[in-house]
Amino acid sequence: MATGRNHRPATSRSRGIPEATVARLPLYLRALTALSERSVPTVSSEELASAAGVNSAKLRKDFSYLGSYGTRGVGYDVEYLVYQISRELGLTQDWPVVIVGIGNLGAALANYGGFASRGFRVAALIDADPTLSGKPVAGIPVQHTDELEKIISDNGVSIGVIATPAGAAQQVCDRLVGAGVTSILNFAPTVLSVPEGVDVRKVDLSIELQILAFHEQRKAGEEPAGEPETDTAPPAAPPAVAVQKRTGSGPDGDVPAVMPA
Amino acid sequence: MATGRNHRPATSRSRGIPEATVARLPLYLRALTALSERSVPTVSSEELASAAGVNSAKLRKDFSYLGSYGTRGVGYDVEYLVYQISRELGLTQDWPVVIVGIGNLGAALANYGGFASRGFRVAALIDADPTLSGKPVAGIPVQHTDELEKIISDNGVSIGVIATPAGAAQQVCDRLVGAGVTSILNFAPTVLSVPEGVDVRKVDLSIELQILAFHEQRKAGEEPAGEPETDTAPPAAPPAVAVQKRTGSGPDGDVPAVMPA
DNA sequence: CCATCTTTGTGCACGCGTTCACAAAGGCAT
DNA sequence: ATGCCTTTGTGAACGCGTGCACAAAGATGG
Repeated sequence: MATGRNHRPATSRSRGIPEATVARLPLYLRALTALSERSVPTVSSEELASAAGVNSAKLRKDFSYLGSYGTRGVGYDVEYLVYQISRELGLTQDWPVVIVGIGNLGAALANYGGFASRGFRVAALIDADPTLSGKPVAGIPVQHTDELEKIISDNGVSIGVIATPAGAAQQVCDRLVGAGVTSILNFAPTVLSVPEGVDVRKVDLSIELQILAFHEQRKAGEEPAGEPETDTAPPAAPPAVAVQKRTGSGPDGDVPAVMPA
Repeated sequence: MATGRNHRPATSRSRGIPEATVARLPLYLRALTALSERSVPTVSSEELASAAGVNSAKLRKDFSYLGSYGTRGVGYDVEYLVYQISRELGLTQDWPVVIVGIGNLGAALANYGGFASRGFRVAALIDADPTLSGKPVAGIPVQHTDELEKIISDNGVSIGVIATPAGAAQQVCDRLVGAGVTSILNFAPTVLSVPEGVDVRKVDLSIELQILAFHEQRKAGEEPAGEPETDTAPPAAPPAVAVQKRTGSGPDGDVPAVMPA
């Protein structure tokens, strides 16, 4: 964009950190924090990469985007790197977040320790159920949705977490954005549409499971035969323009009716 | 590996579906299911792409890996596509899963509707806390970790969900794998090491938040000044080879204050 | 039966991310 | 001080994923 396609901005760092690198920085930070707690002074790219579960070359390239920290022949200073990455990620400042939708998941999130630590602070819990209002969850009283805009505004919240049912997610999202939130972490199984400039990250348990199921199925299909087996007896009928909508579920051993209701 | 690098296996489909495509199939499936419930017979790539929040060309290319479903000039048959994608993802069969670690998060997962529907069935809840044993969560009695291997074996479980504290995750993982689980969905903030052939997918709230914080910081840094501001007063000192190891470990919880100075 | 119009399926090019492999840089021993 | 040894930082090649743009396919109306 602004930087064009510069591989490396000459002297200074920062401007163009690739997304993939940003996504790994928290991993490095976690590994480094663990080392820091054990008072390990320095670490090599090989060791750290191993701890973070990545390739060492990748790690070095990632760090090269931040700048030339690290000493050749020695490695990286743990404490210094912790600070630099924290700073780059914006964790040296306090980020108030709100959680909307205090059901099972929302409550679990509120109780999750990972939120409170590392620069994030649960500023408020919000739910549409009036019977929840005032009740404390994880030591924080739940507030009603009516207060949403005021809460966002008063606390200067820019990050919102949506843990509502799918049906309410877009509406909540719109209100959050309208109130000034520019980053959203969405746990509801819905595609959120937001104006430009607003970041949305999605956490979807169902999708993750389905991806696992795909690989699981592929493994199961290859293991027994040990043969490529180009086609596993295609049971399905061709598209056929005029097919009856509800495929009777006859020819297929199992119930295809994937949808519950 | 086994498949080499075939772009598309000539006539037949299936073998080489790109990971990125697999990751989107659940999205399409969800959108299609919604259409199906509204009894919409056919849908164009444009409409469906919009509903799934992706580019229409990408969607068409994704579907082309599955085969040539769809009718030119018309679009895709919703019901048929639902079935095909479900089949490709392995959702036409029943996948028993176990959830290990029934804390706040584990309980939320057990209650999560998305699990029960769409081919997944919570076969068991497992926790190390003996006081939980027998207590029902989401209608399913919690069983003790001692039973883990037997549960996996008896139910033919191949997918495990880890919702334990970080410290226990690797150990639980090893036991799951040892008992025959080959796909793991990990909610614990740890890098799991598993033998080859075992798939691990990670869901990490803390990482997602940190990524959002990064972008949020970048947005905040560009908006007010409107100037790149090449360096925000670098408070840091160079790595400095010979620093004292333990920098006053006092402020551990809050300010990193890791400046060797 | 033919013309037209819609929508799919995909060849192609581009850019990002990953990995290899190595030169440069610095500590350390002698 | 000098040479060796370790480890970083990165140039370059490769492969994957994305998006454009268009030809092929088929439905639809006359």
